[in-house]
Amino acid sequence: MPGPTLEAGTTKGEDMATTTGGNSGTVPERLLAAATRLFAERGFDRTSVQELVEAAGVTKGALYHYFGSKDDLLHEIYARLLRLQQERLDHFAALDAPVERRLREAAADVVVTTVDHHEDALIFFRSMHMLGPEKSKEVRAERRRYHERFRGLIEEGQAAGVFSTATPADLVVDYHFGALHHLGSWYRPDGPMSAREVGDHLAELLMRALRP
Amino acid sequence: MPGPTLEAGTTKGEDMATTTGGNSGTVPERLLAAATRLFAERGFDRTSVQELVEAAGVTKGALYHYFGSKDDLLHEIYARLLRLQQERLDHFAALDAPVERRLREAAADVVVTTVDHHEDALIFFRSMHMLGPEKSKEVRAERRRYHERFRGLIEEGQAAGVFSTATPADLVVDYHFGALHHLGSWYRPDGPMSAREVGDHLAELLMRALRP
DNA sequence: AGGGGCAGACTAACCGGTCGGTATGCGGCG
DNA sequence: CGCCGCATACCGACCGGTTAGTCTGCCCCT
Repeated sequence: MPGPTLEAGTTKGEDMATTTGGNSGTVPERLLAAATRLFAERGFDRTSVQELVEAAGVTKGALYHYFGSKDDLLHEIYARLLRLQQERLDHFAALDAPVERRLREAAADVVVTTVDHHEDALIFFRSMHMLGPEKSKEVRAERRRYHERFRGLIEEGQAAGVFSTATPADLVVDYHFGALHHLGSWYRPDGPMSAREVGDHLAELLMRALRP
Repeated sequence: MPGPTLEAGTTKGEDMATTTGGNSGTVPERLLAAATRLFAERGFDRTSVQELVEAAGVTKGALYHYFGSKDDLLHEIYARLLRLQQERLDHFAALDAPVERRLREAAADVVVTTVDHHEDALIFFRSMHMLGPEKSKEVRAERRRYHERFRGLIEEGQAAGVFSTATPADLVVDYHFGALHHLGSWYRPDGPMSAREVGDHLAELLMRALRP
């Protein structure tokens, strides 16, 4: 099980622009991009490896050279999104500002990044349970850390008396994340609202619900 | 395309208790029950028709006698849940009470029924997109009616001045339904909270978010 | 001249769905 | 009353097509 070699490719960089006639970027990148698009479009199980490699402009040999299995691709998509969101949450949580603002900005930001990567998010919520048990546990653990970090902000505000304690912080987090989860089902990038607007609205709802 | 004959069985009724050695109930009921369990457990695509019929104690012939396709089973599971929820929402919306109470009770109730039928709900949210285009449109239309009914309650309250208009009613509905959607991912019936408690909490969050 | 990076034919296991066949019960007819 | 004819309920072998994953080997770069 070789694990994905994301940073691979031509060691020097891409000296040639669009290479083979497929797309641009290194082969693992192209595979990942094609997988993201197809998994979001038709679902994991309904995307055959053959379709996948054709979309990426390579063959199965290339795929199994860089990835251990089809599941591996899925896992890598998750890991990428989780890394990004964890990073951003850490950033907002560490700001030097009152809890209310830190929470509000974090809540709005996670909406924006979810919208910006709506394909990844869709895959995440729809196909997470299709991972093997070990990888699934790994993802869930990572997800839990994120959840706890977020909950920490709410508990901090509750302890400081600026948030209501009427509802357990856990539930509030799940409430907000539920909206995220659902987002991919109704939000259309070409709709009337920008990602930022939706984020602000949802953050506003969260803050209102927490008002003492 | 014969359509499911749900009310079938021995014309007279079940004069013998547990019949063949499989389970109880008529054959279509058993198939539906097995499908619900397996689809929720492994997902639609990962449940083979063979496994399904074995779990129901019949053979493929029986399945295709009552249902037109595997998709038909999925569709029937959706229709069952949608019918139930629509019914209950209609009930609460028609109550003779102030909007605030009607909305709160409807919001809490939909949580309870979602929890009570968490397998159906899980299937609904995870596998809806796997339906063929015609059936998918049908389900979505039904779902939309539900959504609009719910939104109507909020708009009524906004017009009456008892709910805030800071957030568009549409978004509020999606926010609440998002939580429902997500529910199946974290709620465990054997956990510390009863369905009723969760429902009350989530309804409370909704009402607080709508407070002017 | 050796090895990484890939191509592409191949395989064994399934898949959903079909179809001819059988068992059982019932209504009507002689 | 007996029996025929047919409909319903179900069985299970079978089919064409698809699947994830493997393997051998070529090609080019170093």
